Amino acid sequence: MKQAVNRIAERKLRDRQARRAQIISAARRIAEREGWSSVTVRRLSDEISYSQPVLYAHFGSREGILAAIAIDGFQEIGWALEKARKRAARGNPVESVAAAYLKFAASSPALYEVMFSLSLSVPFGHSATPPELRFAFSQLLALFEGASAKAEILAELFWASLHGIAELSRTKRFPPSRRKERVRTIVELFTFPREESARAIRGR
Amino acid sequence: MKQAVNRIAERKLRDRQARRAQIISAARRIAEREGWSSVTVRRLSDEISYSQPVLYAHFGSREGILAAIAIDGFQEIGWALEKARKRAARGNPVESVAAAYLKFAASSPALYEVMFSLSLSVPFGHSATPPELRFAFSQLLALFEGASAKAEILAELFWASLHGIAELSRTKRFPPSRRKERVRTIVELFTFPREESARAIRGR
DNA sequence: ACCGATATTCTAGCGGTGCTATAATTTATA
DNA sequence: TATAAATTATAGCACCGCTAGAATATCGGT
Repeated sequence: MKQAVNRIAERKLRDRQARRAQIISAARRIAEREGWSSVTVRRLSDEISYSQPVLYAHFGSREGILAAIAIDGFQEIGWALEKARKRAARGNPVESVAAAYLKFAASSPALYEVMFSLSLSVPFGHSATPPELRFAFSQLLALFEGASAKAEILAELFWASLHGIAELSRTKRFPPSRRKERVRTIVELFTFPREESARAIRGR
Repeated sequence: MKQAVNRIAERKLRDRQARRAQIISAARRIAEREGWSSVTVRRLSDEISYSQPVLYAHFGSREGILAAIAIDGFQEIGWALEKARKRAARGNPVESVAAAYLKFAASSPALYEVMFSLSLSVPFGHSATPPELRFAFSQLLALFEGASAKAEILAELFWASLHGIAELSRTKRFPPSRRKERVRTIVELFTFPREESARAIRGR
């Protein structure tokens, strides 16, 4: 009997997770094609052929769905950055990571949008910060660790720069024409002027 | 008769503009206090004691109201940056402008949010780009003109960096603790490594 | 094989949203 | 002051996020 109970419980869990994945998948698909305003609870319940309350059993609210997708997004960009950083260990990791970051943002604009549209309930440094977010940031931090005393600041600023480029490109403030030159220049800025050398030049 | 007609038309125009200003003012006030989701057409029509269709006569849609406010925002940040740049003509204009930009974003978070939440219907460079947006960007461009061959790229990247810092701060991704050091470091990055010197260091 | 209990799912509806066709009213003109 | 024109309000549509309570399906024990 215990065996049967376990197997049933496991199946239920699998079903639950499968349905959860279906919801998230449908939401992402609709968002990339028609924008987040088209991602309504009714529409999602239609897509998965369940009634609305089922969605609320899974996520609690529409915002809960977006939050879950945002977390997935940070997981995925973290993996992409890690891959880029490790692959370019001999070349210029800063360049490789910058390209990977902007490629991620450009190829999944709706996903990228939702990752930053919800303001965190709690500051980033806080213990409640999702590990996926920490992991992604740690890939940026790794680029500067050891090379400078202010690795954390540099990582933050590199993130800010990439995020700014991504966001201003997504909302059409930046013309696509200068894309490559933008990446090249931001990489230059963050590659060489490490603390010591930069100060030395300035004669401080 | 003609005189009377003109005076009446003028009064009507004044009334129209005054009401328009009322709507925008109410929307900004509500947004800063309670967020943009609380800015509903019904709520605004209550605030100005007119029925809903009056708002549609003015702006066409809710999004039209937000767009008008965004334009105002770009006008205002343009003025703030111009002031900062001119005031610091002898000091470091880059530093002064960076501080002014971030101060603007931090002190009117809802206004700043709406300025970038609507994606432009048309690329930035386009002739249909609102002059207020051009004016604001021209203040950033002025910081690098003459100093480098790629002034436009540098201005774009400086804008991206400041926007990234503003946005990641607003959504609590950046702890406020390192605020000053962030500004100092980004200013360093964009102040000294002008093209020639930077390349020289690298021995190209 | 059936019953009672538990878990799951659906129906139906609430209060709210952006938006608008049409009616009512005010305003200006002759 | 009567008529034409501009302005404003009423009332309603289709949709939204969300949920209480009814209906259904699933489970465990006999």
